Amino acid sequence: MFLLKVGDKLKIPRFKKVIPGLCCNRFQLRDEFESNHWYVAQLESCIQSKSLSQGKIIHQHIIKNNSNIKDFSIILDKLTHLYVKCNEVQLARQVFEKIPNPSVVCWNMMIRAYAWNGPFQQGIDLYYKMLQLGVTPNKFTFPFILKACSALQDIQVGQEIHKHAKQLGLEMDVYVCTALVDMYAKCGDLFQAQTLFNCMSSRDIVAWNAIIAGFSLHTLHNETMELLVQMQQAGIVPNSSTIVAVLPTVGQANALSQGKAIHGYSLRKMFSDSVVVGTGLLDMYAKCHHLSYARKIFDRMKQKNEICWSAMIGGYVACDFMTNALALFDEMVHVYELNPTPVTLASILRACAKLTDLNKGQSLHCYMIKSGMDLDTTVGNSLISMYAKCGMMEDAVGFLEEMTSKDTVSYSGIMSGCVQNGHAEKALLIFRQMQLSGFEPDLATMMALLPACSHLAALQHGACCHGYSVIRGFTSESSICNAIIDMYSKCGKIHISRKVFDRMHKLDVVSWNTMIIGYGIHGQCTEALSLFHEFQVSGLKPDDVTFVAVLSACSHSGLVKEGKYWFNAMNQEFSITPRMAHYICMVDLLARAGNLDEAYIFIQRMPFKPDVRVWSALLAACRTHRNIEMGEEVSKRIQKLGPESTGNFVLLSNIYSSVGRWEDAAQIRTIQQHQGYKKSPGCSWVEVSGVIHGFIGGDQSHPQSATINKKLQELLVQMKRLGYSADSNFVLHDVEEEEKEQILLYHSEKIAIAFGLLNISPSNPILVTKNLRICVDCHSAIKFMTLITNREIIVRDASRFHHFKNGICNCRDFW
DNA sequence: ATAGGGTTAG
Repeated sequence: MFLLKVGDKLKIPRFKKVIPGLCCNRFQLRDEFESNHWYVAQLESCIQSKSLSQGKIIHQHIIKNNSNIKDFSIILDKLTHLYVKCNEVQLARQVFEKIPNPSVVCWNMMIRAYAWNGPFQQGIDLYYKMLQLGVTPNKFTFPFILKACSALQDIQVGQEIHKHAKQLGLEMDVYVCTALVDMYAKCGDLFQAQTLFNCMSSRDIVAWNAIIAGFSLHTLHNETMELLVQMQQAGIVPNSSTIVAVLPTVGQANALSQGKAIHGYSLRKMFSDSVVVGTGLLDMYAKCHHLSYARKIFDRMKQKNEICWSAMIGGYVACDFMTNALALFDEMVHVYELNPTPVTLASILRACAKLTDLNKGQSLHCYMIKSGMDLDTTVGNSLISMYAKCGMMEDAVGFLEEMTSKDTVSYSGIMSGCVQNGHAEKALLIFRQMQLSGFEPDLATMMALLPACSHLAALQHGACCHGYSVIRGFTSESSICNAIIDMYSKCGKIHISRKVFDRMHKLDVVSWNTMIIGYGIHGQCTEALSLFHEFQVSGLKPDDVTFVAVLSACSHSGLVKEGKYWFNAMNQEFSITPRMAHYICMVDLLARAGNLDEAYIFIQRMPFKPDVRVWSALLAACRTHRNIEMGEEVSKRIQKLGPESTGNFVLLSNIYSSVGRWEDAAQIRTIQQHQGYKKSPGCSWVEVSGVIHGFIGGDQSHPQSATINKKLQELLVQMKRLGYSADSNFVLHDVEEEEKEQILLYHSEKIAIAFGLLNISPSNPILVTKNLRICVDCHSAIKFMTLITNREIIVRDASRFHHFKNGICNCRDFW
């Protein structure tokens, strides 16, 4: 017959426990019929009491005794039933395979086993095998097989099975129809689900719960609540399953008062003692950012399982209460000695990522390996993101390569990590790798690719992502549209950003912020402020980022009065406490406009200790306004705090050279080198036909270098004719004018522009991106270049866009 | 009932 993987030894006397009074030696003498009968009785008893080990012993006995058994079907049928009942699906299947002609009941049983515990595809395969063998499904078959379809989100198979049910006249059976509603709802065809639901002659609570759960699952909050009302109007009283189905969408919609009402209802109906309802309520409060309520529910729960612990931990992580999350995790593991589930681990890894706590993250990685959870895709993806956020890209990539169950999210985690760590170009390479491995790009992929395009100002790649997102239907998501808006804005196409923005179905805070920021960096302060006004009447609330956007827009355009007004208003009218970022904006705003003393006083009056970036903003303005005394003073303060970036050395050095104090300038550079800070080289790049060409200062390595040089020399002659003279303030060495002119001519942005002039069709503007701020000489040179070539040149530097046209820049030389 | 990636600013 077949092999059985059982450890139990055959202990005949134990049979006595099953049917007391039955003697073994008498049993051995039984004839065929009686022995069959006896096995069946024994197995039925095991099924009832769910006794797996007893069943296995009987199973062994059957194998041993098989010469005495003629009709196996009924015995194997019972045995299958027993294994299914004891969740031993594989064993059940092995036995099932031996049944010569399984009855439809037996087929149903086996399909049900797969539909409940997976693998779901096996259930579907089994269904088709059953049809092939000529067995007709009955009304019990459909609910099971349809459940497998929903689990797999396989609407095509679901539709086919729907047809079968129709052919058999079972479509309108309450159970079958409810199962169809459930399947269509879970697979996303809510229209079909509702159509069927409306056709039902009598809708019981299960049918109502199915349609409600479907709408809730697809985060259609209003529709879900509307159905809940209709259900009650139809005289059906919501039960705990209804509540459990509704709660997630309430949380998602932040509908706190509705959530509270449901909480009250659950209390009156005594539902809230159930772990499942309790967890649902807890999660709802956490999603509404009411952690204290969530915690109260958690603390009062009589019986807790891993799921409620995970929900509470996840709530803390989502609301940025990492310390509480970590403390609760420790308590769960060490005090209550519960084993973390993959869900717990994913949440706690996210906490480590947010805290950039590499140590803790690494120890969790060890735990993952020991427990085998490193094989779980979700946990693995969280680990990748943790490593990426901690700047450990090699570890992240290393893990990805070892991963056996990687998916598109794994790749997008790596790609986002590349962008976050300043290697956007690597993200594109990883994307290629992913495609070569046979993964189809999805929404997650686009969410990683678009920011990479934004960083690189890779318009053609970005536009390609946009098109793909439209075709695949991703643009129904606000998050994708926000990423697209940002991409166009960073690629110099602010008007396209606005078009996308105007066509969006549902704007969120990020959409408004992204658009306002876009106008800000393009120097379109009027548009930024008028959009900000629209935002305020839109019904959504501006957040802290909105004010960073508004203040920096004011700063870029020198609107000191407006900036001051909004800085005060954010505190008083919007109850948003200014953070460091807001103070940086204000210092920048005041100092850039020339109010250096006011900026200095403003810093001293800050309610917390200013960081390096605050002082750097002031130092940058000291450079622009050539205030050496303050520059030196500010420099000293920065030195005390630790310069953090080379930019500050460069600024001070430039302040000295701008007034001809070459020795001082040189000395600063020497200190910089002694302290081990290398100046990050200026780098500019330009996209031509989807290929990004990068240049560093003095770069001669490009294949077209000779032509580029020729173009630059040509331009220099023409520029000088129009009155250009090299602004050598920032050339370090005290060298001859002509030599300075040549050094300046090979600044990376000029090389990139020359390359663009040679390779980009005259009807298109040239967009050059630079990693640092644009230099003063380049800024004036480019104005001349637009006059000579009659071309539009756009430069995106580290802080904003410069639109050069007809000899002027829209920043009005104020940056 | 709980979970992965991702959009804005500094």
